[in-house]
Amino acid sequence: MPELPEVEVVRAGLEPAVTGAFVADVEVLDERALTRHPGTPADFEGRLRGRTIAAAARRGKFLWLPLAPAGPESGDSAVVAHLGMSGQLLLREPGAPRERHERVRIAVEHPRHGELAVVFADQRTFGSLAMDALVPTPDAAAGGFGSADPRVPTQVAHIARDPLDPAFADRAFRATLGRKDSAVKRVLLDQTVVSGIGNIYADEALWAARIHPETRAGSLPTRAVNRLLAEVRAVLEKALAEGGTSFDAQYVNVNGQAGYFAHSLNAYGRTGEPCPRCGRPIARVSFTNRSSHFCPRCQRRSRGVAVDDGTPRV
DNA sequence: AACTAGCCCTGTTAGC
DNA sequence: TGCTAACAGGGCTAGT
Repeated sequence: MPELPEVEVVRAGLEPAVTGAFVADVEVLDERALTRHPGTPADFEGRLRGRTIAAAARRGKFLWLPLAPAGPESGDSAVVAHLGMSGQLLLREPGAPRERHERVRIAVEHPRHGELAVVFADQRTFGSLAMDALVPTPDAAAGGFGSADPRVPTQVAHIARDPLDPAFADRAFRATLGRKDSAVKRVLLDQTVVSGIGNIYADEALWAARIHPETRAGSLPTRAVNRLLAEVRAVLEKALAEGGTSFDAQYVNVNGQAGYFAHSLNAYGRTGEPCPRCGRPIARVSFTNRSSHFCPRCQRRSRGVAVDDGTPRV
C-alpha cells in the first residue's frame, strides 16, 4: 500500500544517504525478497557488492538506485525496489539489531556520512529487490524523479509516468481514458496508464472529483477527466507534504516514522462516517477484490451509462 | 486486443 | 478462551 507519496518519502530519505556511497557488503536473509531478481541470492549479492550508488530515482511506486559504472564492460545497472504492501527501506547504524521482518541488508560507506546499513524489511513479502539493466526512455526525458538520466530499469519500462512527472503527457492520458471501457477506478489503478496511484489515493481523488468509481472511463466528459487529473495531483501532493499515509506500523520513512495524511482522508477507510461534503455516510463496496469508499450522494454514476447498483437517485 | 479473475503473503482483528 | 475467517491489496499471469 505504499503509493507514490509514501515511496517518494522513502526515496527522498535515501537520496542523501546513498548517493555516492560504496556498497561494502550485501546480505540476503530471505530469498523471497528477490522474486523479481532473475538470478540467485549469491548472484544478487555479487553484482551489488563493491559498486557505488549514483542516485535514488523513482517512477510511480518503483524505486531504483542506479550504480556508477564499474568499468568499460560493467554495463549500466540499478537496484530496483518495489515495496509491495508492507516493504520498508530503513537507514540504520552499522551492526544495528535485525528488524522484525528484515529480508536484505546492504552495508554502505558514504564519503561524508560514514558507514550506514540500508535495511529492506517486509512483513507480507509482496515487495522485492532486484538487479536490473537500464534502458532508454522512449521520449528521452528523465526516467523518473530524482535523476536526470533518461533511462529506466527494464522492469519499469512498461510502467507509465506518474502524474507528478514533468514529462507526464496529459493529452495521451485523456485519450487513453477515452478508449477504456472499464471502470474509471480500475484505470486509475492500472500502472501502465498512470503510475503511483493505489487504492487509497484512487478513492480520495474520485471523491474529490465527485466521480463514482465504477463510471466507465470512456464515458467521462473531458472536463471530468481534467478535474480528476487535477484532483489526483492535488491529493498526491498534499499527502507528500504530510509525509504520506500511515494506518499501521508498515508505512514509514527511512527512520521508521509514520506520516500524517491519514488524518486528511475524506473517503478511504471512513465507511459509515459522514461525507465531509454532504454528511451522507460513506459507502464501502467490494470491487475487483478491493474496497472502494465513496459518497453515494456526491459521487453519482454518469448519466446514460448507469447500471443499477441499488443506490437511490434523488 | 481488451479486459478480468486469481494468486502470492502474514499480522491483526472480528466473529463464533 | 481459543479457534477460524476475513481483511489489508500491488503486480503479474493466465484465462476468456
